[in-house]
Amino acid sequence: MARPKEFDVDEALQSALEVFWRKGYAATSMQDLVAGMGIQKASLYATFGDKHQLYLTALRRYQQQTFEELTAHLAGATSPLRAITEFVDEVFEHTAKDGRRGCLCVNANIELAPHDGDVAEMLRQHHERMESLLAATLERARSLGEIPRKADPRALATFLLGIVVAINVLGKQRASRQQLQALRDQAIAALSR
Amino acid sequence: MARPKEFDVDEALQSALEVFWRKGYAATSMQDLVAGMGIQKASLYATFGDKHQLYLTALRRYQQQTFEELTAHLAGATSPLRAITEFVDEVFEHTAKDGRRGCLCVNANIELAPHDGDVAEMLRQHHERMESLLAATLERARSLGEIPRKADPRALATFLLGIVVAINVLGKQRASRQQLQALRDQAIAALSR
DNA sequence: TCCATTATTTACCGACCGTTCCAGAACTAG
DNA sequence: CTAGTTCTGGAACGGTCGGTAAATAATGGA
Repeated sequence: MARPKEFDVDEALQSALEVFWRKGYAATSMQDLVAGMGIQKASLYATFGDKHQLYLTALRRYQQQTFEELTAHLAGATSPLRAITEFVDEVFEHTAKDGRRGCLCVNANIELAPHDGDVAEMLRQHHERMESLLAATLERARSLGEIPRKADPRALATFLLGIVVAINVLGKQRASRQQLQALRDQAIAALSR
Repeated sequence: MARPKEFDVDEALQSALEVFWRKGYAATSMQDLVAGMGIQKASLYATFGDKHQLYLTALRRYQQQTFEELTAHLAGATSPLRAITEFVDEVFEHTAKDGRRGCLCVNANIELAPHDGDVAEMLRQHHERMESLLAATLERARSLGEIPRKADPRALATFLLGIVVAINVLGKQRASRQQLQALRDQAIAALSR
């Protein structure tokens, strides 16, 4: 019915996501995006709307990806506790190796949430979903006797995510491995009491 | 020997600090600064150099202030443990009340540290000093028998600062009081383990 | 084949960016 | 008072910002 796009919309969006991830929102110019996405400016505007809309779309994509990843890892795990430990460890190892990019949600949280209601709302919802997933998994761990009966799954989930956030922040100043490990260790330790 | 400045340099710097704190680095224009500081552009450049230098100066000031505050609170406290608990509680309460501004260091960490060596270095040093101060206070608490003998002051200090960071980040998305409290509670709980 | 539709290209827009310059005002030392 | 110095106010700089308009190219359906 008409001329088809010459670029892959999904690929372009992924590229935009990575540019925003690396440089932040305000510091990313449309030129940066155009260069990173490998398309023309007008195509960008026609396909994704303006800078802000594109950012929201990219952020949404990131949230879907991370939520699906975590779900895949936790849902149906034989040992919920081990799955959670592995999750924390993976964040730790990944950040210790190179944490400069951090987590796009944490970045958005700092840079945009206070002044951008759309972003703030998206971040709150995503955080809620991640926390609920962790809490449900901890609940499972508790019923299997992997963590103490008196443990509070919800509070523990909040705490674990908090540690993950802290690791992501400190990774950005290239904190020492010991520092990151101290955070990881406290997270793990909290699971057994 | 010549015409004196018509504005208070310290006041102007404090105003600049608050503008950067509220809006971030990239999203703050020189016009924003000029308006917030109540001085002319040329005066700004003559006194503080360019935008980046001004930011570094403001950040340095913030770090000095926060370090001095914490020192005043912890040094010579009769009960080191209670002083530390109060510190965490104050961060918690302050953030729960209105956490939109967050902590300038955390903000700088996310927005600038990965791409700005000067900022990254300042942040690492400041973090080190804060952590050492906490560790020394925890050491004192341990020798007073306020925390278990087997506690590791350094790791605990890293952990406490990590929780403070997490509280500051989550505060920016207007997280619920319960969520912030879960973080606070885990921090306090870790002290008696 | 030709039309309707959509994508791409190119050029351009006014606004604002960080920064500099300069004329003149305000001060002090002599 | 004068000379010398520094600060102030404001205009102006070139460059880049986010965003758009118009012309051209490519497609599928009739």
